[in-house]
Amino acid sequence: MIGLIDCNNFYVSCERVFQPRLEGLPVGVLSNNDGCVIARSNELKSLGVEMGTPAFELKGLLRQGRIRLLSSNYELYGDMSARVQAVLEEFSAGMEPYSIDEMFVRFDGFEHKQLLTHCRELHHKVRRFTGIPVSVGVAPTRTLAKLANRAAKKVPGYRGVCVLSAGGAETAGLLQRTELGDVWGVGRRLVERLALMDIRTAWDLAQADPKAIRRRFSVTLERTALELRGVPCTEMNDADEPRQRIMTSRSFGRLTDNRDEIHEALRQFGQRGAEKLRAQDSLARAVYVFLKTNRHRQDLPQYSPGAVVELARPTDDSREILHAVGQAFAAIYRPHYRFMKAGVMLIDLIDANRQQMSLLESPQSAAERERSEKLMATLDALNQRMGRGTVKLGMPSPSAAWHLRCANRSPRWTTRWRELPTITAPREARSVKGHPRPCD
DNA sequence: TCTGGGGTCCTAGGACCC
DNA sequence: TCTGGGGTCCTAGGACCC
Repeated sequence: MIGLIDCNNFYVSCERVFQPRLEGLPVGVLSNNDGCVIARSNELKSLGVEMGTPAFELKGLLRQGRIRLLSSNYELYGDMSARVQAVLEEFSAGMEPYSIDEMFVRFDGFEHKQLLTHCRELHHKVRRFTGIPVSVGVAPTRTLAKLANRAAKKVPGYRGVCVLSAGGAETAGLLQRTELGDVWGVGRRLVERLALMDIRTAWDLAQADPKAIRRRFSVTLERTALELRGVPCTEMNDADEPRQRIMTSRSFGRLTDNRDEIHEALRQFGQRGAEKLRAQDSLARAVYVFLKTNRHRQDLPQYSPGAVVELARPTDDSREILHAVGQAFAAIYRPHYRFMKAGVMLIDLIDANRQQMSLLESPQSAAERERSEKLMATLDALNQRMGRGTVKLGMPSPSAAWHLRCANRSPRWTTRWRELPTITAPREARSVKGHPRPCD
């Protein structure tokens, strides 16, 4: 059986662990640059605030003091996620993180009742040990586990834990009540196309002929249909596979047409990408750079180019990657356009330990390679110990447009000594304080 | 004024080969 | 007049996910 553990309103829950006064209030967490809402407490959802709502549309509510909006604090969320995972590992033989707030786990050799008890305990302990509330869905396939998880969250009777068996009456009832769009892997487009075939619920899709689904749609949807019947079609990935692409991009704090400023932002993205590349022990064979103007500003000319530059050899050396970034940028930059976003994608990745030199690649001496490795390792070690961006290649640029806005970020309580909470306990009340620092 | 930042997988179609 | 067919590799783009 496969379990899906989903942290409820994860970012908001992380904030509430350290700021209990947010409990019971409508709270939202904003994307980078305080752009739009990416996490909502139940109270905020009840006010009708949708996922992705731009922050400026909520100014009224904010001014009236009816809602709270926080900047995102990814360092905190990442650390809390690791804590949740650590607890899960004690309850399962195999755990696979699916996203920052969802983890698949494997449960083998349980009977139904036993499994329910086991999951209730897990549900309780995660909350107890980390402060994060979770929902637990268990079923024979991942797609059904997703469905079970949704039920665990929405149907009060389940009290956060739902264990489904394939072919049971409970499963059938749930499938019949589930709209297609709520099935994992079925998006808006597919809902439209399936409606033409009179397939409207999860049950309808499960009953459809898988071969016909494959013919008219794709093998992906066929697998989804089979999984809804309880036939597993996706494997658990225990070994965490390295990423096949590494993307680093950001919206700027304001529109800019300044060539140097944009170039510097891209250099920073390139360096960050190279760090991620080295962390997963891969080499890149090419670099893709893109720019975007603001498509919401129809009054301004639009231009959103991108370019790929191949590297002379597969590499994880920031300097070579930045050189390619510079070339790509020079090829696509045009003055008089005001750009809103830019990014660097490292593509065509290979395993650093299984590098095969092609005849077309320019050779690198052993000494050169060793120097490069040492330099990069030192760079990474310093940045890890002293905080991201402590050592950078190139010139510092303190006032650039691409510095993030994050007006209201909570302290990184669990990962920075200087931001550790201090607790005072006077007679009348207790309070928790931290020392927020500007974004960096 | 103000609208995120990542990823994955699949398919169709063109280029090229024998 | 009649002008093959099967295979692989690559890329762009679509669709989906959180």
